[in-house]
Amino acid sequence: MKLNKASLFALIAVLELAGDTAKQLSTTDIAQKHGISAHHLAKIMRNLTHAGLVQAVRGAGGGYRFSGNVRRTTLLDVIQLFETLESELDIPHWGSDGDPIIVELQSITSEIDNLTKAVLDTITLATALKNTRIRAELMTNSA
Amino acid sequence: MKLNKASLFALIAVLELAGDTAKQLSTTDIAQKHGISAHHLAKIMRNLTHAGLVQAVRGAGGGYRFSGNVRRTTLLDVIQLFETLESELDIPHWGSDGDPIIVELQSITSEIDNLTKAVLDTITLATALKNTRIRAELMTNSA
DNA sequence: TTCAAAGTGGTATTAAAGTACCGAAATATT
DNA sequence: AATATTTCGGTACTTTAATACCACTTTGAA
Repeated sequence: MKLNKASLFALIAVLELAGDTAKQLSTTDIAQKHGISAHHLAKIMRNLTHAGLVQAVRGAGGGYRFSGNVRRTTLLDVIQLFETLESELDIPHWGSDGDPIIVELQSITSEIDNLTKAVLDTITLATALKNTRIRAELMTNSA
Repeated sequence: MKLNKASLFALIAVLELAGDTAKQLSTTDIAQKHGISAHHLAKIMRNLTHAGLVQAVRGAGGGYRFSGNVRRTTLLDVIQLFETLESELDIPHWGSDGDPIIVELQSITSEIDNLTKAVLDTITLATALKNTRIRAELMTNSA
């Protein structure tokens, strides 16, 4: 499960904003808090806006706020905006002749894809946030 | 499940050779049969040799033959020679400060990794070959 | 009007993967 | 013994995708 940075940054931002739906944060706020590239994040935030997951507030004092359903949107919903998760064992010029070995490998990898997607689709933002809160508490207690 | 070509080629070659353990094929034989780059495959075959999965026969008329256990070696055994399957959400300079969001994402992706590995580890070469034979038969019957 | 923020488009840099090539060693055939 | 075939090891080139960066525009609040 190698997430590209786009998906990763998107998940970070979405979880950050979804953690408190009243909060409004600029890209630089989020980027600094998590130590990631503000420039890169900016582009990603636009995608999230178009997808309707966050709402952009322009102008001075603006930023982003979460505008989705925390208990309905899953990690898969976020990730799929930035990568396909499909197998694509691209061997250029066939698929045409149906090499049985390739077909078998295709079938296996796509089965794994489905499994992966199923897992990601059962984890809502609310679920993930609950875990992060538990972790956060554990940290402050031990400190 | 995006396999890089190295893993993919390795799987093709191993399944090809394991399909008939008496068979001895040169890299160009295998490459031509499946329409893949012979150069690239050559390197991969060396790795497979070192890993003990295939045996190299040098000289004229030489080639490779399978030298593993068809019912014991799994797809995971082959794939792991060429890629790691670990998550590595590499955010450069921490992990140190234990950002709860990142930690949660780490935990999720590594859970998926384990699932993926588990699946690949239950599929032996024998299992995969059985399926390819079934497919091959279906094709000849329908033709 | 000024300033801070998002929005847009384009370019540059980097990293990884894939591909190609070469010379050398081994060995089977003639 | 000579020759052809094939693996072996290493190296260099090409291609592609990901990532980072920059300049400019638009918007809205103070």
